[in-house]
Amino acid sequence: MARTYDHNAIEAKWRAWWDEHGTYRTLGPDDPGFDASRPKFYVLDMFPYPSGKGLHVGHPIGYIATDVLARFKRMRGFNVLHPMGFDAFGLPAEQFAIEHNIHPRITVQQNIETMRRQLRELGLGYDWQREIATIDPAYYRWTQWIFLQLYGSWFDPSANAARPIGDLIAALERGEFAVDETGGPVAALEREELAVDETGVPVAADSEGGRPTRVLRAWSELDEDERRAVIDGRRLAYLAEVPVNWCPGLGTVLANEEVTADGRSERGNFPVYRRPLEQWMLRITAYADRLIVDLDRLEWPEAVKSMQRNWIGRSDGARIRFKVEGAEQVIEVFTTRPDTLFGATYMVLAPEHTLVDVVTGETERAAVEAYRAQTSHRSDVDRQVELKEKTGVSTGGYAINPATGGRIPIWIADYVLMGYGTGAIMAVPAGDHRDFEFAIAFDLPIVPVVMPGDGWLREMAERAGRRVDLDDAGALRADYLLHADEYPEGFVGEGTGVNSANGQVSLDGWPTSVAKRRIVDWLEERVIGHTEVQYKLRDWLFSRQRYWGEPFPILHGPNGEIRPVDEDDLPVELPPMDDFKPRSDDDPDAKPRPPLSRAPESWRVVELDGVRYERELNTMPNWAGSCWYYLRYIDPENEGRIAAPEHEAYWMGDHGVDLYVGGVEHAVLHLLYARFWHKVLYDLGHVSTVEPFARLINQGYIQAPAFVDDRGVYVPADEVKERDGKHFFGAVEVAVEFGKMGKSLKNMVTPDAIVARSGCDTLRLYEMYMGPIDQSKPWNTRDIVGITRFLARVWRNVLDVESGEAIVSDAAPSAELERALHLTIRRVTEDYEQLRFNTALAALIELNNMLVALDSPPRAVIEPFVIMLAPLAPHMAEELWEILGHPPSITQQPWPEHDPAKLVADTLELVLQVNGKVRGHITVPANADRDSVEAAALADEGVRRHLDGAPVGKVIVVPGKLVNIVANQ
RNA sequence: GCCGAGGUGGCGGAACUGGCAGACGCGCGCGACUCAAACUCGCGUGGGGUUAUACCCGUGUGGGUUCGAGUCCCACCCUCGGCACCA
Repeated sequence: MARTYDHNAIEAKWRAWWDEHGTYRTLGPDDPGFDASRPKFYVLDMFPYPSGKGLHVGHPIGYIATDVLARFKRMRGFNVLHPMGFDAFGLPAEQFAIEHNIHPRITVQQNIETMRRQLRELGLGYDWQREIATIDPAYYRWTQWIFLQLYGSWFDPSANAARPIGDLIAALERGEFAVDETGGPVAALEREELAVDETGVPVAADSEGGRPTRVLRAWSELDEDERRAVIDGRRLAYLAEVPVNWCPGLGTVLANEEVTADGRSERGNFPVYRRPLEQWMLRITAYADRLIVDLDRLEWPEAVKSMQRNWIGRSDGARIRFKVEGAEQVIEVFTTRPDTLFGATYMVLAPEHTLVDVVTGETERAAVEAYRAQTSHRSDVDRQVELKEKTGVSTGGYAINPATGGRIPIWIADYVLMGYGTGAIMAVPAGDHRDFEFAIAFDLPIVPVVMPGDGWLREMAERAGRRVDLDDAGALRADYLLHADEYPEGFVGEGTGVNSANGQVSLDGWPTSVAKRRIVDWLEERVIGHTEVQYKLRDWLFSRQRYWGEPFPILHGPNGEIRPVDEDDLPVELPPMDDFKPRSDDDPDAKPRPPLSRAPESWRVVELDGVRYERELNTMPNWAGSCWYYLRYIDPENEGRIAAPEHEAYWMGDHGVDLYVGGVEHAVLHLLYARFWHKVLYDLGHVSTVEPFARLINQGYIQAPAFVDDRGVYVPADEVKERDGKHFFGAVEVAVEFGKMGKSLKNMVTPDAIVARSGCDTLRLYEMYMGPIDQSKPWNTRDIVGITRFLARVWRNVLDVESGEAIVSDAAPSAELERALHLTIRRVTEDYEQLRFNTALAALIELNNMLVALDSPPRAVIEPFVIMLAPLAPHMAEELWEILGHPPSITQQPWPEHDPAKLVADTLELVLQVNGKVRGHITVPANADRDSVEAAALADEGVRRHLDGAPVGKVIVVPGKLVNIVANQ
């Protein structure tokens, strides 16, 4: 019976078989049949959000890669956890529902079903019994539970970790330790009383010498509301009125991470406005340091690590206090270059700074008010356009430079941002480009205080005819230091201090690193400054005025008190509502109106202990569910906790998920948030690893040609015809561009179409063959035929298409073929291990090409070949395995091992070089010694011709590789 | 401007710790099969040069180290991605 390679029938057959036999079921530690002796491998895909109608061929490239690896690892004897689920809450899913005017509950279900079907048709071997969806109440019950953990904890800086909030309360009540102005507890203080300042922040009692005075009150003097304010101000989840990103177009506020650089929403591209609103915040800033430091232990792409470092934005510097002339107040600044303090010739306050009114003089008041009004109405976009031109006005006030004692003018300018540092700077025009531009624009003095490096300084000093010498401490002596006029534009980098001495401290001649230490020591002695670390990272804005998200497990009492929902009452289910749409608005001053405010009163109002509570009406952002989903796969049906500890410990092991594959677009969103939550859970003892994802790979984008007409509008790529090298859409000639495949460029190719025509194994192989997994590469449907031909040759190598019978022989393979097999096993194994699927497949193609020449390929080669092909082409491999006479399934077959003894050949071909250029080849016995190899090389005709009688100098013999003869000229 | 990744045939891409540049695939050329085409199979395919050898050039550019450089070092150019008045 004729038996051609019918991919559709074969793929359908094996998918059904796998389903029926539970081939991809993953057993956990307490399942019967679980083999605890095997090592674990947890390989995870970033789960998709079911927002659209389906996938294009760019989406599954990461899924295929992890699937190949999962199959490979399974055959290598690992217990493999390779799950899939759906990130179904949040803006993407909700926007899709709004656009189609169907309830998200319905569209999400439809989209999940479509995607599940598409994923199945790609032959992806997930354990669907572990599938999760973030919208499932049994799932988001635990999302809410984690929120309660955050609410119920505070960050203890002395432990550098989160602890239950009860610990803090107890300690405060016992008076065991105080809390400083940043919220951190300080060691028990004997003399100083525990007290709280006017903003409710507990502080240590004032010390002598210049620290700003505070109103101090003891903990015991506080009433209940005040105490609650203090405690709530320390929680990892807290309510605060802060300037937020309000997006009326989406009807919600957004996290910083969700706003683009030009001040628009990442979703939908609506304008975003800054305005103060009371919102739930998560104290991710407490973890800024650990989030940076622990990056070093992760095997992640450098790009992602540097994006996270950049986003967290650690700066080491100093805080310095400047006295304001004629006023009580001081201006505090943060600087990374305290060593340039002597060059601070003016100060700048952000226009919103609270001290602007204090320092502004009567004559300047009108101008200052006008400037403040002007900047407050300017959007971020406008400010960016004017980036290059510095603007600002003088306040008329003066401050005292603590190092020089000089009077320096105070200005306001919008190049100083209220949101970073203290909202005020000391301006050193000679040491900072921005200050320099500002000083030039407003004719402010420029005093150079740093010169480029020792070497430069010596050179200039010598040219000026001055003596150059080092003193005992290695500092250049002051008597030959250069004058400002020799380097009038200043110097921004690190170098050597100049013009920086006041009789008490001198930075002159010191390199920047030392100068920083010296000046900070001096400042600290006088209590006018100290070292400080600043971060760009802000706390995470966690409320959304949207319907389609997890409700907060929070109740608000009649007097504004907050009451967390009892753990046993979770989940707080999202109430069914037909009118789920957000109230969007064009008016930036419109009020947010959360859809849950229209929920029935029976949901909104809860009576407990005779008190009437209102539920929190905001919902969580879409990142909430994805912050911990990798933990739920481990034990998805556990009703008592997020995962049983023994399951969690087994699958997370000592470093977490072994491999995580997904798009680079989550570099500072999901990946940062998930690390933060994980660390909180770690601190509280709920997980056993410090980091969630040990290794990360970002799959590259698939690019495809896109076509634009002369109006600049993209036309559907699949309707464009090519004639004579030109492209036409109908009768219109269109231009070709190359870009990321997707809806916006109208250049999508769907996997369904490729699967129907060529088969899913072919698609899998092609996507893996295109190039390295982490590289973006162009899609080219035309190239698929190469894979089709390969699989057809494999098929014909195993069986006779006419009879349908296997044609393999039981004879031993030739020595050459056997050697090729073992080389291939080694290459393929290493390549799979390193996720180099393109070169693994190239090796398989090479071996197969050798087999094509044989009438009846040996079983001893074919069988390991089919096993090695199985991770890439599981359906065909199953079919061939059956034809070869084995019962299914090939997925459980042990992986072949290469035999190093079989790799050794009897003879070796060596390259002959003369002066490094290839001039011939010789074949020598593998065990030939150096002398005989050298003699054979010198006897070679090509070598002799090129030596041309010249005397032989050195002869380099690289064993097994080459002989290079160096001729003396 | 700063940070990160990367520049190799007509195209996608190979090349272990420095050791025959271009594996494998597409495309292309020639041939076989065919009435013909497609499929399939065989041979060839970096550029120059030669009937064919020989030989010369060649991994973004310019230097350097080395017996030998795509690979290491220095300087620069370009592309892609991220950040961007962060003090």
